[in-house]
Amino acid sequence: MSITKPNISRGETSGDALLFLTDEQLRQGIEAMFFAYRGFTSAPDAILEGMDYGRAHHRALHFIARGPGMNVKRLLDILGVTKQSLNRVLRTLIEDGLVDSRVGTEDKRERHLYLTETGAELEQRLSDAQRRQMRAAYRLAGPDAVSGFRQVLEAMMEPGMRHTYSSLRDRGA
Amino acid sequence: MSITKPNISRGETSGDALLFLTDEQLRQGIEAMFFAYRGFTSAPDAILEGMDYGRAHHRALHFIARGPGMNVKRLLDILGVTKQSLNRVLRTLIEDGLVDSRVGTEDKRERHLYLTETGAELEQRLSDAQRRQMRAAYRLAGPDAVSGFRQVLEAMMEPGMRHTYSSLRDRGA
DNA sequence: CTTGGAATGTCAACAACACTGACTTATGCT
DNA sequence: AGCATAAGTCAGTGTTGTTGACATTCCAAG
Repeated sequence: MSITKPNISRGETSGDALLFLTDEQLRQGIEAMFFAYRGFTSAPDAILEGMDYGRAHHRALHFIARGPGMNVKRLLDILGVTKQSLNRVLRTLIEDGLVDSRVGTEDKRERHLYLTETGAELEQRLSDAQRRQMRAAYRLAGPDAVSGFRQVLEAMMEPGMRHTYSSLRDRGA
Repeated sequence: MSITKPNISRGETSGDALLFLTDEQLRQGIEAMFFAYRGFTSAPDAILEGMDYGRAHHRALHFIARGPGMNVKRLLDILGVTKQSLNRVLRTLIEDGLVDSRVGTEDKRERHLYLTETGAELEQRLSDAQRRQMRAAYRLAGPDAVSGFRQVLEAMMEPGMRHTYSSLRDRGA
């Protein structure tokens, strides 16, 4: 009841601009998301292969680089995992000297996270690889496509995460 | 050297169409992809929670529904996992009567996969939930954004997967 | 008709990454 | 003093992925 009907694809229906939302179109979007996410992670994954680190370490490094001095709670909220899960990752990064954990100045219960020089170096390598891939995709698709891409992704986030995402964006630029 | 400065190759490559590819812009795209993927999987994940199935089962059901009669090799290529990993998932689905595995008619080594009625039912539930979410995102972003979204995702896939993706698309519509 | 290789399936071991639950330590706030 | 918050830890478990080794079945080429 969903796959076999091509229905409308681009019929100029300025009145109802949502006519293109057939099950088939949506399904293609879903599959595109699935395949694209694999391409998205492949470059950093390849770098991490052989090291003792995985995707979780990459994510931690990324967001610590993004918000230096961020405390653990904040990182937990961003990553959306349990503290036990994050702690395993964070501990190895700290032990290996990639991340520095400093006691908070105002609130001493907090630990503030920073990349060490070595940590920043690895993060840079991973980031470069992933950006290279993203850049290639952007170039292929063109500038107009990119803005649409970003809009849909943002709409796809869970509401809470949308705020988190924006807060990172505002700080970074 | 990377994050803070908009150090873009400005002017060299094809005109000024690429002016937006700053490290910061790329980084935002990366983060958007990360947060959006979580939203993307949340609806089906919620349904599967409590059942004995996970995301891997969902993916298998999805692509079997997409190409009924598909053999195991084809499904392996699509999913990009090892046969051992897929087999564990597939076995439980077959044992539980969600998937039917029939010996090939032409090549009897092959197994052709079909959803049973029960399997189709669960797949439908998962699909509906995910499509609902996709539809909501599409609506929020608008039709123009959607086409860009799809273009970038396609450009982001690894070349081999791009073909796989297209072949599914051609068959489905 | 034998044999090589492809497709499939299975067993075992292991690793990454997530989860829950229970608990401790230190600190902050009222 | 008492409760809440931030962080860390220990133990157990589940899902999903990986290798490696091996058996079976069957097509196709010599």
